[in-house]
Amino acid sequence: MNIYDISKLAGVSTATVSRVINGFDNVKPATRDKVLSIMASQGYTPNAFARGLGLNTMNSIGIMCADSSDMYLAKAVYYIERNLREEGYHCILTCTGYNRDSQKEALSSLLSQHVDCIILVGSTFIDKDNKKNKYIYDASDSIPIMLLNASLEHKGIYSILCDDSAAMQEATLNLLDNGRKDILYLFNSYSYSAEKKKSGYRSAFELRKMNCDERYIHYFNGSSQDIEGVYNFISGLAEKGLHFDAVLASDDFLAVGAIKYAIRNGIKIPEDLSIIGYNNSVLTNCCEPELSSVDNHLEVLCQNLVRICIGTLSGQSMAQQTVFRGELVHRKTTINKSSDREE
Amino acid sequence: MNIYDISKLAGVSTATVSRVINGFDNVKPATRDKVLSIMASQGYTPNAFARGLGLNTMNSIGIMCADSSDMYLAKAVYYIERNLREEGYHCILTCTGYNRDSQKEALSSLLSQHVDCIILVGSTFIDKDNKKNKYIYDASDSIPIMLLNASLEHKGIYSILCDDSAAMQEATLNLLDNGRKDILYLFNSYSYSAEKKKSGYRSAFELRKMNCDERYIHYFNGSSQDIEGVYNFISGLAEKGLHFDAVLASDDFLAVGAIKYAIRNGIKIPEDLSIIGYNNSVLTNCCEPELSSVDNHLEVLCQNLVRICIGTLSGQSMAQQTVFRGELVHRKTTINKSSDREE
DNA sequence: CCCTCTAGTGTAAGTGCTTACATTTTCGAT
DNA sequence: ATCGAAAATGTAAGCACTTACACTAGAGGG
Repeated sequence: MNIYDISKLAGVSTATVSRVINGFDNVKPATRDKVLSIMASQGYTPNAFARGLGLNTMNSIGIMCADSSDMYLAKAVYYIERNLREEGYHCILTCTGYNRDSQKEALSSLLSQHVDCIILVGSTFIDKDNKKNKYIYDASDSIPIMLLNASLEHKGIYSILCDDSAAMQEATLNLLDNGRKDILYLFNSYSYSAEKKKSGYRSAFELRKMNCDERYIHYFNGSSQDIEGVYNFISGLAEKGLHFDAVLASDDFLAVGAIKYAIRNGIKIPEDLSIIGYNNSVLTNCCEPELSSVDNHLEVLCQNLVRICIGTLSGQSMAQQTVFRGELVHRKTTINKSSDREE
Repeated sequence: MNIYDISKLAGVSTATVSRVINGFDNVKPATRDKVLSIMASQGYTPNAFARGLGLNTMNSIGIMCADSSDMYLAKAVYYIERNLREEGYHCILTCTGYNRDSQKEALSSLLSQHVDCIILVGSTFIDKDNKKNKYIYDASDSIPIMLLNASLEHKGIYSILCDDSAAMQEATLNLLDNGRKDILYLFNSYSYSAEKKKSGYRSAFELRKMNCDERYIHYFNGSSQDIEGVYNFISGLAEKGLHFDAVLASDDFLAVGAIKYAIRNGIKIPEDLSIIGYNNSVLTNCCEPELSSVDNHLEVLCQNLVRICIGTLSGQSMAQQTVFRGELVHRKTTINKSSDREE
């Protein structure tokens, strides 16, 4: 059953059927109704491949996600997919891992599928060495590329991100202003946003005219989901004589490791150790005491990413970079004098 | 740049180029090399839509996931995508929520995309009332349907699942055999696997010739991720005078709520309260003490699902139902006398 | 040297849709 | 009734592949 069959049954030409299918308004209502009813009665659906061939698009969008099993990225994919589907697009998901070659491969695979746009989720795609990003620039010549929580200045590349630097600065300031001196900063990746977060931490000290001691900045070389590993790492630092009265982590998992450290060593939270995580994930409520964390409004980011994506595809000129503000959410692992005052 | 251009440059016909593209062996090696080198030098990729139209497939597979932001389901999607991509397929992801109508919609959308197969992730798709599953049966007439952690007997439908009933029975037996009498059973959905789990709980009592008191089986009407809600729910049960010395939960979130309940009320884990979760997710390591949980080997399930999927698509006859065994993983919220004995 | 067979290649007809352009119909204004 | 513009519809040429079938050349056997 194809458009030709329908056109014969309806006693019209294939062009008219096509017009009905595509909702053009230059069809007589009576004709439209007749065609529609015949399509319905025959259970006819236009062949997507043939449409694709004719229109050179199948309304599909590629999502390149580093690791969709990561809680945070999975949520991003979820929000993006939901918003895109409401706009009539469907998503081809590909998980690339953190390996550059497989990212390139995934990208060219998506390009060969003629997706209308590619969305990068998980910012490790971006390299400090700009030459290594060439394959992304190349892709952006043919279709728009959307970057979530990363930024790259180039025609055809759109960045939607949270100002991780400002958010981390806010978190650090909160700790400093509540009397914390020795804030252990933990991170476990060198992605675009990881660098921003770190710079936010540093700038908070600057703002308070304090010295940012680099000995408090530590890279955890492993998966942050390995809570026991994080615990051991923090214990190791303490055993080496590092004293800290706060832990600021670049994700919630690392922070949970810090909570574990405190609990097992009888350290009082938040009096003797304040802890702040990042992402404001479900984890914040899974631990006891509940974890304070920075929320970077992922859902809003994703909504706007899709908005900009759709706008671009429909030919509108869209902002190349859209930055939102994150916010520290207080729970039980921080003291919050400033907001107490406000109340 | 299309197949015609390539054929002219190579001085052969489009048929020969097509044969080279598709790796047919009835092409003279010299010809093949020439065509390949010209394709490479021109950076030519065959148009996927035209191929799709000709072959009636684009090697794409639809994943219908109830909620890919759910940790467990996200992992499933991740494993499935990874395995499928290795086989040369790409995945169209659609999240349907738990609403039947939007599931139907997603399904017909995928069918109209001419996916080769549809994989259902998140078993709430399946209804006890078989008539409501008709739309799935209908779809299975045209393409194979794969069910993860659910089961439906019908031609063209393949079920890959963990024997949740046996696994839950094992968990319950472990509690009973370690002297627990009053095992609170918590669940929060009525899906296929949820029912199986519950029956496993019940059957354990039967096996030990004990009475399974229905007052200990409780449905939490809310998202299990709402840990505070779960906490309140359990507190409420305790306040109403229900006494329990163990909690068995149908997912890890519910179990985390139980841990919270114990911690806040000074109840000793595991001496006074044993707790077992389900899914063996990262959460098990995020809480203190670490949560014992049932592992249903999601990765193995997904690998086999893809294996069966690919087999079916290549015309092989595959098992309609494949069942794996789950296993209780002991951590700090259970006493494990039996295994102590073994050591 | 001829015949047969086969490996290798070409021709051209699908595949099902879109759309520029051509044509017909409609309908209000004259 | 007549004309012209606008609305509605039809014709047919793409779009970029696949593949059944036809064909050729060369090998091998008699």
